[in-house]
Amino acid sequence: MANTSTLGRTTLLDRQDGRSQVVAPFDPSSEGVPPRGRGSGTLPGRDAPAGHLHGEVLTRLRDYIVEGELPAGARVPERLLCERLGISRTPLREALKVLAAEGLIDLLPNRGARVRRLDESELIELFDVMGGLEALAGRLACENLTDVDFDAIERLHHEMYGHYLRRDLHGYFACNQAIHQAIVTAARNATLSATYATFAGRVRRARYSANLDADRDRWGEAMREHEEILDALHRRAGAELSDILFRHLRNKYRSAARQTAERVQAKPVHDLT
Amino acid sequence: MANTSTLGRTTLLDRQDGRSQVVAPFDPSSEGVPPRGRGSGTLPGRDAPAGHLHGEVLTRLRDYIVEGELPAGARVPERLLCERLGISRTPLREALKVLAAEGLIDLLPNRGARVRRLDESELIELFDVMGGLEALAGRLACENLTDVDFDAIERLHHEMYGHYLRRDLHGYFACNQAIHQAIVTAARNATLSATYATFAGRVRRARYSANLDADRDRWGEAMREHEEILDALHRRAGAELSDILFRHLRNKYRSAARQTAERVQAKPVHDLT
DNA sequence: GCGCCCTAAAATGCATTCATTTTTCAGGCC
DNA sequence: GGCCTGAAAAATGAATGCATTTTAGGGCGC
Repeated sequence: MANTSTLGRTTLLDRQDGRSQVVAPFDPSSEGVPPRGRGSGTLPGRDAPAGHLHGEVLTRLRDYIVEGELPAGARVPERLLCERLGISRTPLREALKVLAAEGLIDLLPNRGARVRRLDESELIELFDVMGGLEALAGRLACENLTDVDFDAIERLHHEMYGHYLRRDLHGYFACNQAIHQAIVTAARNATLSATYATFAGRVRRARYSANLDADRDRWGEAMREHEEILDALHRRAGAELSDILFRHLRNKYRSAARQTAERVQAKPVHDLT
Repeated sequence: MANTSTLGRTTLLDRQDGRSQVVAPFDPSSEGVPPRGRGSGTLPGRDAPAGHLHGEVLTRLRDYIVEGELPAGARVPERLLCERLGISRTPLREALKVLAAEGLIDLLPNRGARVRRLDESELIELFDVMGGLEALAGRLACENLTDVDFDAIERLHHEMYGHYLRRDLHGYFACNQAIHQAIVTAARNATLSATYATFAGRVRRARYSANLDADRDRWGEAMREHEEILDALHRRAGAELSDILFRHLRNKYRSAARQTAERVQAKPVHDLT
């Protein structure tokens, strides 16, 4: 699917030390998009397809942050982004306000926006909230699950088990995520789904190395937990499933944290200010 | 504490039928605030104390919506609000974007903002999410609760019981809310607290008549549930408390819905489009 | 050399202005 | 009378401009 956006798509920053740096000097004629405003004639042809600049910018910035293109802790270069995206500051600033509300950036009064740094304590908090949301999803799913829903999840489960046996980490992850998402969807609560998606975005930024290959014990444990999940789901045991899911997330975090610790021990870094 | 705000404080709308209506013709010299901009000299003395217009406007609008001053379903009159608040459209629009992200208003492209209508199905969703968050809070509280924390909650509980015996609805509600808030606080998870606060705001709009006086059975049941809550908290039984809290919220909703239904039956309305 | 003060440049907050879209409503047609 | 048409009015989205604050340098004194 092609880029249907009005906005330019370029690398923004290169340095990770918090000092923003232009990758290449600004040249509107090369990378940017002709300004839409009053001066030049706004093209009438499918210009802003999805809708309005603000929403597009919002999506784009979210991606930049989640993908790490705007590094954590870095100041968000308002001016530069405007040039890169070929827009004025107004829609950008609107998007920044929303991102701040979502918890992705901090807005310092009169001192601009900074990409929120995800320290360990906040990551714990996020994982716990995710655990709480999944626990809720599990409970609601038990109330609303159709047999068709269950069959689909069961299929995913068995497929995932196959990946587990073959030690196919990639396939395993895909199925794993699909199962969790299916449970949330089966909860049939749009508010929950939206909230879950927001937090999933915030967690995804962490890019913790859930390298199950390096943690065979955890992989087996996770698989066993998923057996329990499927079983509880089958029995429509809401409270039980709720509990399993929360602990599942907790264990997932613990494994990730353990690995992070090991990596830090092996090669100490100063990233965790 | 007085109104430390820059912004005027006036009634905005009077009609509840979705058509916004000016209460009184606009007259900057009477109700409004002198424009801050370049034209008139911006007062140097403590003008915007808390901080920046955007944040203040945001808080103010949230209040307007939660308090019902901006009725559900009504269009948000951008121009009028600007005049009333004595600001330009820029900060207002920024605030609207954030409110939309919070789920309080809908933003229709090119067609302005409307206060989100809270229909029954969404109220169910919100209650369930609140239940899930409280369930999480209970679980975490059990992990982190100090004896001092517990004692404080126990005191609140007994105070609430006193109100219950005396059929003091007001005092009961106050204690009830304080207990639930204390549990969330005891979870010691700032992310959870913030999320909880957001949803609490959204639910508060509903102003469902949780008239326990008219539902004695529920009141007794609620009190019994709170006994269980306190007991589970005392035993630090996280999973159990989690379950109780979710069901507690469910029952609370059911009671509210039952009363709403009775009221509708008594006096049918067409508000629930 | 190091820190402080002062000035210039940049960034930020908000107001204002411009271009478009939507809405309103008067007039004409059926 | 009701309904469509279309132009004027209002509302919206975004750009630009101005005032203020913050930041970056540079000169000065210690």
